[in-house]
Amino acid sequence: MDMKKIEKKWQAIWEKEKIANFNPKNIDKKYYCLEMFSYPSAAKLHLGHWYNYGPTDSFVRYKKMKGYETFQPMGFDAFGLPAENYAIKTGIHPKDSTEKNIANMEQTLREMGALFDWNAEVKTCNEDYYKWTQWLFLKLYEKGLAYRKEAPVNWCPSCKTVLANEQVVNGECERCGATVVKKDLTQWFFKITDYAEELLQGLKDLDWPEKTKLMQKNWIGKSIGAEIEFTCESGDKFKVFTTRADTLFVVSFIVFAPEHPLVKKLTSDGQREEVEKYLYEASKANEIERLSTTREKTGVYIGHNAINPINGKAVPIYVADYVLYSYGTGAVMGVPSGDERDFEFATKYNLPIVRVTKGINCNDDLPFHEEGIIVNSKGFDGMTTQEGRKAIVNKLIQEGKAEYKINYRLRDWLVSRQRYWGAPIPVVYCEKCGIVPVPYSELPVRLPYDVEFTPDGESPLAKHKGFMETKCPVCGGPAHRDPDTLDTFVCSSWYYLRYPDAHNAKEPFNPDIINKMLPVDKYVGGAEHACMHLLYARFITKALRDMGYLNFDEPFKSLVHQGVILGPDGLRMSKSKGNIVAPDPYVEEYGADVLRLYLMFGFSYTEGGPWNDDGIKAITKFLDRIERLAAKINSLPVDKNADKHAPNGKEEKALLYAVNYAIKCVDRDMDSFSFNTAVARLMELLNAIYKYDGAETEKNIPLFKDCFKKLVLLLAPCAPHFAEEIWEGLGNKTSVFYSKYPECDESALTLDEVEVAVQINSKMRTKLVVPSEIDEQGIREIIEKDEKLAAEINGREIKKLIIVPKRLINIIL
RNA sequence: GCCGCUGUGGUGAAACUGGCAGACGCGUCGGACUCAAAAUCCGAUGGUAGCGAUACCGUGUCGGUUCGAGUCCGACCAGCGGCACCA
Repeated sequence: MDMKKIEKKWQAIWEKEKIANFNPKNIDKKYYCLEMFSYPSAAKLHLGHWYNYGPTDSFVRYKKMKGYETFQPMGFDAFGLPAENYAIKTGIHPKDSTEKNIANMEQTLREMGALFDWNAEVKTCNEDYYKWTQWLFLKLYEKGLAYRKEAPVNWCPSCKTVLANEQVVNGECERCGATVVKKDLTQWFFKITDYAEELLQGLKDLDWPEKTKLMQKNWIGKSIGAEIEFTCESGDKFKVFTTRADTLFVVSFIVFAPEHPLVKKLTSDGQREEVEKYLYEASKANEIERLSTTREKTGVYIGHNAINPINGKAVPIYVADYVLYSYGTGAVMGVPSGDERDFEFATKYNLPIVRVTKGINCNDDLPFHEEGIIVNSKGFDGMTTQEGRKAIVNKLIQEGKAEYKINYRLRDWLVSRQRYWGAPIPVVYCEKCGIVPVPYSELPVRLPYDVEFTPDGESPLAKHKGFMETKCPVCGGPAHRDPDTLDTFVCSSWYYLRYPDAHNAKEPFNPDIINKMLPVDKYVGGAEHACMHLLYARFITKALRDMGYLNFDEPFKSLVHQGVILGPDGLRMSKSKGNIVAPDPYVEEYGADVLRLYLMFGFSYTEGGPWNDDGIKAITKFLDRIERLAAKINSLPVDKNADKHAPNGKEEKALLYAVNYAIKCVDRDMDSFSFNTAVARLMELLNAIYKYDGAETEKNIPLFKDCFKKLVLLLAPCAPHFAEEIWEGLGNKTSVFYSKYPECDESALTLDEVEVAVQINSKMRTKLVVPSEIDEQGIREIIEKDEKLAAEINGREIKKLIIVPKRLINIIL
């Protein structure tokens, strides 16, 4: 079959019939299947795109044949750093390169033959989209979920520019090699932490991979503990956060993070010089050093002590950079016997290490951080650590020195990017009025086209006067805009809401439509988004719900991660490794259907694996066999006595069994993304039909034809162009995708006889064919009659007979 | 370091709630068709021993639970992914 020709033919027909377009009339039968949209790159579609979109499209087509009104949109995550870097390198404007890339990708995506509803296409860099991204920002600001604060950025002192994390290589600027430093800038944040608890609780009900849920759970990082107030000798008070209040008695020191405000205040004159020096060194330490756990812990005594509220003991206060100011209270109580880090620190600085927990039937060498029995804690000894924790905190609460507290590892989402190619932040800064949101009626704040990309230290927007200089919407006085743009994750945090109402010019989406179309029924994309995109999208959904725009809590009900197709060497494909495999030559040689089918058959979808094209010819062979069978079937005479042929005879029953077994399995496997086994079952069915064809008995032509027809229907989602062509050849006038998916006739699957395995003392001995509905007595009779078994049993008594119906008999002697 | 996932023939991979390990393919070997090749079709194919029926071994390693373990439990090894001092 000329694959190229039929691909063009059927793609044209599908387009003409608008088969991919969602019909709102059938919204009550909607099935919203979403694939993560693409980043418009200059390269052609790579195998990863095919692997993500091909099998998922087959899933959608399957759902369509099952009677759903499917919605499978596609779009582009079009803002972002690569286009801007490309502009700096080549002088080609990001808008131009991006639009060109998008046009290119649209073309190749169409050639895949997927049922994308292009009507609903979304491009995040278009005004009619980012206008609503800005709307979203303003809504979050109104709701108190967007705020400004100082935060460090990576700064290259030589290029005088802010660097993204991925542009920092080993602490050096990717471009010029200068040492990157941290610099504080006032930036915008979204208050995702307000939703930490709900984001955590909501995971329970999601049909997501457990692994992904666990990653989000760890990312959110809930810890339940208490804040305990210490008083300094000076009378100043501070709090520490701890999950182990049961270890309070043996605190042997306190550590402040370098940024802790009391450090400067409490440092004694004698220690001042040393502390100042330490603080300077700590501020210089770059990210890599600070993050290294193997790095030796350092710290300095500040020359001041704190009083332990539970026993009045004075303990020294240190400043050390292993304590993070951004988590908890920025101050930590040091319990060397119960915490590895504290142990290391105490050992180094000769601080007391006193046991506080005795292990229960286990090795409790220090440091010992597990639960156990409390010791060395007057009044609490003998309690379990869990009991002691409560008792100690409760006592301190009565004295007003503690409170229960929950902390989350999750940080607020920094959305400012010191970049050009993104959605401008819709806020102006007025000397008189301060921060003023741009009125909704003035959206979008347009991204100007005429900018320069020379890397001279300022972002292109900052030096664009026409953009920066504006009037205050409140007082009319002079004001300037924010030179930063929004993180592209903001754009992708709500695109699934735009698709179903993509042309709405009045609002980002119509809540009535969205509440019916969402949540997304199946979301398919890479596992690398587990903690960023997928968490941000959940947060935005919940925030919009609380503003009354949505009536559902979670955007993606069910999630699947496709695996990664690696290079033939088993490593991730990359230009630098030179192991990239392009799909185009395969499409050229074998056709889109064959490549799709091969990707479905050769890999476990969620696993992926190294690319290897050894089996791709087998797929062509499989389709050729079907084609030959179709030709044969079309040449068979029409049987006028069709009704008279009731299926009987061994061969016919076997064929009927094969067909219905295939229907049952393929249906189940397609639904659960087990594409490799679905295709295997199709191959089995084809083999069974060939076997029937080759049998010497007289053919039941209507049955033969009917089985073949069912095979084509089952195949259609996986090899859509090919199946259409065969379907048409069988005399059908409408697209195969308007046909109903075949249904399994369970009665054809019940066999009169089954083969069961027979074990003696759990060892495989033989196989027997027995009636499928046989009882224990019947089995005993068969065993007695069987010569081989009788010889094995040799007159011994059967102590126990284990029967697994239709599978196995185990004779215990 | 912590958390998680994975480990099955020469090879890609199957195995639903513990029940005939290796479905379906690739490759290899043998055969048919052919002057020959390609294509196609048929058969064999986990390992070891044996002419053979058959026997023993076999799902990373070691142990456990069970009539029965690829599947459950414990310890370890290897590969991959996530987190990175979160008190």
